[in-house]
Amino acid sequence: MLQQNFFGLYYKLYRPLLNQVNAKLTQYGLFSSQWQLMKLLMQEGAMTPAEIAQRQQVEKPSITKILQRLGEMGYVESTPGQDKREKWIRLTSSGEAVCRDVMEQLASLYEDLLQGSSKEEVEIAISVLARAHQNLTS
Amino acid sequence: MLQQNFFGLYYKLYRPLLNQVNAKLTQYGLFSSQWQLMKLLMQEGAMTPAEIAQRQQVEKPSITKILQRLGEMGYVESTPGQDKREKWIRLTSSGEAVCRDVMEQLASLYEDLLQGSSKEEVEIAISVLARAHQNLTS
DNA sequence: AATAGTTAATTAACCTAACTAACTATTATT
DNA sequence: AATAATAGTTAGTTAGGTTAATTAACTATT
Repeated sequence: MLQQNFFGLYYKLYRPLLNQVNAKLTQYGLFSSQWQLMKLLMQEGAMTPAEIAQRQQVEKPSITKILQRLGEMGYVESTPGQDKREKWIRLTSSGEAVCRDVMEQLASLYEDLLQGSSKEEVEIAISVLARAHQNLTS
Repeated sequence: MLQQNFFGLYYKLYRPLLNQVNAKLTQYGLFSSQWQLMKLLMQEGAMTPAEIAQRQQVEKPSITKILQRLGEMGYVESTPGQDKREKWIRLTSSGEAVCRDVMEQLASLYEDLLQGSSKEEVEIAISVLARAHQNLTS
C-alpha cells in the first residue's frame, strides 16, 4: 500500500524531527508551538488571535496561553483593533531577531536532512505535500 | 529556499492531519499516541516497553502510561520474559480487530489525500521522507 | 559466593499543549 | 431595543511528554 508507506514515513519522521527542533529552540527558551506561532507572524505579519487559531488549526484558548508566554518573554506585542473586540498581534523587534536566528539554525538542520535528495525530488515531494494539504482543507 | 518550503509544508500538514486522524480514532476511544503504539505492535509483533520507547523516540515512562491505558481498554496484554525484568507486550485479539478497522478507515483517508499525485510522485516523496529519517537518526 | 555496576520497568512530580465550557465585552442583526 | 454572534479570556481537565528516584533482576569481576 503506497499511501500507508507515505503516511507511515510521515509519522515516523515527526518525533525525531520535533526532538531536534526543540533542542535548537531551548537555547532561546522557546517550545515548538511558540515557535510555530512566531514563524507565522514573521511570514504573514500582524494578525488577530482568532486568525492565528484558524491558521494553526487549534482552539482559541490554546493561542491565548501561548501569546501570554510570548508576551512575557517580550517576543510579541498587541494593539487593539478598531473593532474593539480584536487584538492585533505582532512580533517585537526582539522577537524578529530571535526568529531570524532560529530560522538560520533550522535551515542548516533541514539542509542536512535533505542531503542525498535532488532538487527535483524535493520539488516533487513538496508538490505531494501541498496537494495533500489542499485535499485535506478543501 | 527549497528546504524551508519542504519542512514548512511538512508542519503545515501536521495539525489538520492529526485532527482528521483523531476524529476517526475517537470512535474507538483512542488517541493518536495510543494508536501509534498499537500500529507498531500490529506491524512488528510483540516487543518490550524499552524497545517500543526506542522505536517511537520517546522516554520509557511515557510508554508505561500509554500501555496502562491500552491495558485497561483490553487492547494489549503482557507476559514476563525469560529475563524476568522484561515484559513482552502484544495486542489482544480485540486490539487486533480494532487495529484492522482503524487501518481500513485511515487507508481511505490517506487515499483521498494523495488524490492528484501519481504513483511515481508519491514514490519519490517516500524516498525523500525516508532519506530525511535516515539522515536524522544516523 | 559476594560485590559492583547495569538494565527494565515503574512511580512521582512536573511541564507543555491541547481541549471544552462558561464568561465578558463589543459588534451586528432583526 | 432586544437578540444573536463574535473576539478574547478564564477555569478546569486531559494526554502525553519530561527528569529523578526506586525496585527487581541480570552480568561480570573479584
